[in-house]
Amino acid sequence: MSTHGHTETWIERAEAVLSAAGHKRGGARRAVIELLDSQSCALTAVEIEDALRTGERGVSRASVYRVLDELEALRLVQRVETGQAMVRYERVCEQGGHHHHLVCDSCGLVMPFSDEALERAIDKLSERVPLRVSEHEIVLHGSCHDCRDD
Amino acid sequence: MSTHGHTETWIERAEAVLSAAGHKRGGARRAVIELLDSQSCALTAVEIEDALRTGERGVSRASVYRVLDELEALRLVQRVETGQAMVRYERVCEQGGHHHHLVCDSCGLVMPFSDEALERAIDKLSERVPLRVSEHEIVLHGSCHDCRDD
DNA sequence: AATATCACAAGACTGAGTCTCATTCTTGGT
DNA sequence: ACCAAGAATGAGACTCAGTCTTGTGATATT
Ligand SMILES: [Zn+2]
Ligand SMILES: [Zn+2]
Ligand SMILES: [Zn+2]
Ligand SMILES: [Zn+2]
Repeated sequence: MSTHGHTETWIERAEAVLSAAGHKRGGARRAVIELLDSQSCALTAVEIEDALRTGERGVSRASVYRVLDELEALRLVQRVETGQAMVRYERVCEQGGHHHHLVCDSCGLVMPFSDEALERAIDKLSERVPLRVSEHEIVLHGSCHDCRDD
Repeated sequence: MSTHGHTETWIERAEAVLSAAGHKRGGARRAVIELLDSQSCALTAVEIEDALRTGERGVSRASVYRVLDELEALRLVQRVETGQAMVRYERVCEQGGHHHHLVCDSCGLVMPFSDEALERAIDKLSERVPLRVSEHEIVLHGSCHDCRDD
């Protein structure tokens, strides 16, 4: 009944990485992790706080930010800078989940997209540049279908 | 002695665009424009406010933000989201000045770079995507040469 | 010069994000 | 099962980049 990791979920990987990093368990972190796992794209810290307060397990603001920082440091979640007021966070999936974002500057809509040529360009570029590139997150701005006309 | 625009500086273009958009002149806007023109890469609003206060012409905080918003709306300046606390702004040059940014997450260093393959990938991509793409600004994160080792 | 309108300064205000510290929970050892 | 060390958490004060308001000064047009 055991596996060798190929079917490991993000939650399982997160728990394992946290444990290996010396963290104990806790209800607040668990609640944040479960919420992030249920989302396919990015949430703001305030959205997370509100969703959790409304839901089963409320989590204080300090804990939301602390947990997000811990998860980011362990590369389990990634910041998404949409240029809107608040930073967004989403889980980092190893198999296939990698994507970037389109942001409508009129209505604030955030959409994921992925592009193989773009990934190749970034990979090549990363080798020639005076920086050891860790993560990359591309955000393209424009007007969505509903907001055409300025 | 007159030209047909090929040697138009960014300041000249900014004044022309502002005038065409119905703006009157003013000392605060002029001071912000001159400071931005003297920089080749991005500044934060607070850096702009401080530089102007120290320099010849102080400009109030409200004016700095208002002018930056006006210039951004007219595509004369561009936001740069470095993922640091503050948003940065830089002038948009038409001939050759186009570049993106590398950010060292350890020390905060911001470096410009440009890459032709990346530009091509983004141009192609922009056609297939459910968004009319206006501007693009890529930020790659990592560790700079002085900060290698985590 | 008078008028209308925009540009500006000063500062109060907002709210996302940070920090502190007392309390509660985990966990490994007894 | 019990205990102690140390991690996790909650509550709220605090910071400060960015916004908003309002009264004053500059500009262009007639
Ligand atoms: Zn996403
Ligand atoms: Zn839209
Ligand atoms: Zn730049
Ligand atoms: Zn560095």
